[in-house]
Amino acid sequence: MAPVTELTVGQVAMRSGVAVSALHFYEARGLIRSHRTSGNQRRYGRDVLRRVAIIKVAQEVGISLAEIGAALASLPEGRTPTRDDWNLLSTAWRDGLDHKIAQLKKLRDGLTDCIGCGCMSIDKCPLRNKGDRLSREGTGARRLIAPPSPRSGG
Amino acid sequence: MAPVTELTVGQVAMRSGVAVSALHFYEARGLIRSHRTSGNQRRYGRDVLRRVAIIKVAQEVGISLAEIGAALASLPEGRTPTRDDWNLLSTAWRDGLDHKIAQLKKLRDGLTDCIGCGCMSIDKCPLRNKGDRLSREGTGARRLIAPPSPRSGG
DNA sequence: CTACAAGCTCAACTTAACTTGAGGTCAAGC
DNA sequence: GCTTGACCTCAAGTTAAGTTGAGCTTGTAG
Repeated sequence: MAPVTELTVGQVAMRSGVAVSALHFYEARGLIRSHRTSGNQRRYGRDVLRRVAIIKVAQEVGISLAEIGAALASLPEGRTPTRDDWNLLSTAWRDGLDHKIAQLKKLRDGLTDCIGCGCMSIDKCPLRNKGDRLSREGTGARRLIAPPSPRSGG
Repeated sequence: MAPVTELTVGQVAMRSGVAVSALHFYEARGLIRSHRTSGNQRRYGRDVLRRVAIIKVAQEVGISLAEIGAALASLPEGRTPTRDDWNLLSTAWRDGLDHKIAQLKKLRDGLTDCIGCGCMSIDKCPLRNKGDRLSREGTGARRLIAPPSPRSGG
């Protein structure tokens, strides 16, 4: 194996762990790029592996391809991204992650408190206040805990 | 407004903040139930609000409707769920949330370290070791930081 | 030169989670 | 008793993120 500089789509697939079809798909969406050989086959530079890795990682934390694409679009076109380039990304995403983590914690801690009470059904619950337009429906059931039902069959 | 005991689909939609079509959809998936009036219209008991609230909350943290449905299926059929019933759910989900939070933290802390280095492209990176089958591709580029490319055009 | 694995393109299918629309019924006001 | 808005069913459309398959071309090993 000569000192390879470029990778075929199959090689990228193998090394990155994503399917060839997914790579095609990412390319169509502009998340990665390639150039073509005279025979129209894709060839990738090494940084595609980095990009794909990032795509996967970001997806695992629930970032959509659209967002990932937007972020990756900030990387330089003509050269291999530098450490600083990548760090811009990671910093941006770390903020997002911090936010997500905070949300999850809030949810986790809120669940046990909230689920058993009546607050979920109304727009007062901290868990429910995320911009649901909602209601102002007038008076209605406010604390809806059903009367302690006499459970007939367990 | 008489002491309402049952809700129409429109009322549930308004109070829960989800669309009527979504309620129909949830019902088709078995996540909520209703009975029908003589005129074939849906009527909901109060606990549907609780259920819908839970569905939304769970979705926000990335639990699929299928999973939510499975969890909700553990609630009693014939009676209004008790606090204990709900607590079983919340406990189960709290475990899931704890896991998710841990994952996110790992990712967050790993991002800055990993993104700038070469490890992502290989199966050694902690971020990439999540059961990607992958590679053993033989020798290849192991630390792929491209040579400091002479950047031609900004 | 000839296989045959890898690639290529393009279209269609898949799953999740809904929304939108068509065509028809129910309920409440006047 | 008619009009209007809320409902009903069922089918098809939508977005995300890919996968699968058909039909055709490349490239490499023998």
